[in-house]
Amino acid sequence: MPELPEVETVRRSLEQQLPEAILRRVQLRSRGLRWPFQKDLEHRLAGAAITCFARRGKYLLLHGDRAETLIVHLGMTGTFTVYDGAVKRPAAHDHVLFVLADGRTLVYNDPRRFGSMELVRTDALPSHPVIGRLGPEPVAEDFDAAVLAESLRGRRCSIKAALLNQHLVAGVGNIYACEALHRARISPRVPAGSLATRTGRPTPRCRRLAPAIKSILERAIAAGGSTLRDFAAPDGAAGAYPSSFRVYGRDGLRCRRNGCDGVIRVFTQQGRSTFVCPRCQRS
DNA sequence: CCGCGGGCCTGAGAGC
DNA sequence: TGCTCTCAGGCCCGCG
Repeated sequence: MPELPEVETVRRSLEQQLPEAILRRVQLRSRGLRWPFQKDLEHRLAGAAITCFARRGKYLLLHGDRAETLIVHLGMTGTFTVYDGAVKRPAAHDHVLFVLADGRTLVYNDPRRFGSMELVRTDALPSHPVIGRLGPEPVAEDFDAAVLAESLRGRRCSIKAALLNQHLVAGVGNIYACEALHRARISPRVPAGSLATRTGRPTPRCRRLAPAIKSILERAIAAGGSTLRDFAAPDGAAGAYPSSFRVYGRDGLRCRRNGCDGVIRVFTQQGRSTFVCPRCQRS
């Protein structure tokens, strides 16, 4: 479910709803998510205050006092929900209950358990094996064609696969990779390295793609993300961005680009569905 | 190191 | 109604 815009939507909602969250206690209700929970997680979080809700790529970073940070990944089906008062009867797949000092409860639910939670020392984040190796942040001020070109240089995989590689660009998933490539009029099949640089300058396609990625992600954030089935913000709001999809999930429908009468097609790359307009994404 | 395919889980929806 | 099959926004791991 959650790509960068959905994670950012969750981050903003948590920041707004829990500006001064103090964790009275934390209750784990299963053995773990993608991996078993750290043995001392409940103990280390009890009594901690969350001082800042941050994000890196698709990862939420809950910075606490005590110089520790909870790294959270929502996997495919992870959601946070803020409940008023105590949760007496947790629902199916409610794996973590954060009981807050003000009496409310923040609940992490994840049916497929592809998500993850790890508590680390905050000063160790830059050298974390996953966080430390993430590619550039595509919605950052300084993300541009030159930065993207550097990520793509020498890559022999397709541009679609490159966009899904979190080491090259952090936060883009299957939906927004398809949408960004369509916006930039680039075929998902072209070799990533061929977009990088020519005579020392980012190629025209690269100069279209970098702003296209940023634009798509920013528009999706503004819409509260994309709810396909089960995504919702912690306040329960669904994401409205699917009404803006130009290719994703539109197999057999008309291309939505002005003046293009192509028909959207779907095919498989690296085991993932790629949606493309063969007419306006030719090279 | 790189690229690819399988695997991890559960639930929804389609087809019979 | 109920069964089986396929597929889904994610990432990790092992293989060549």
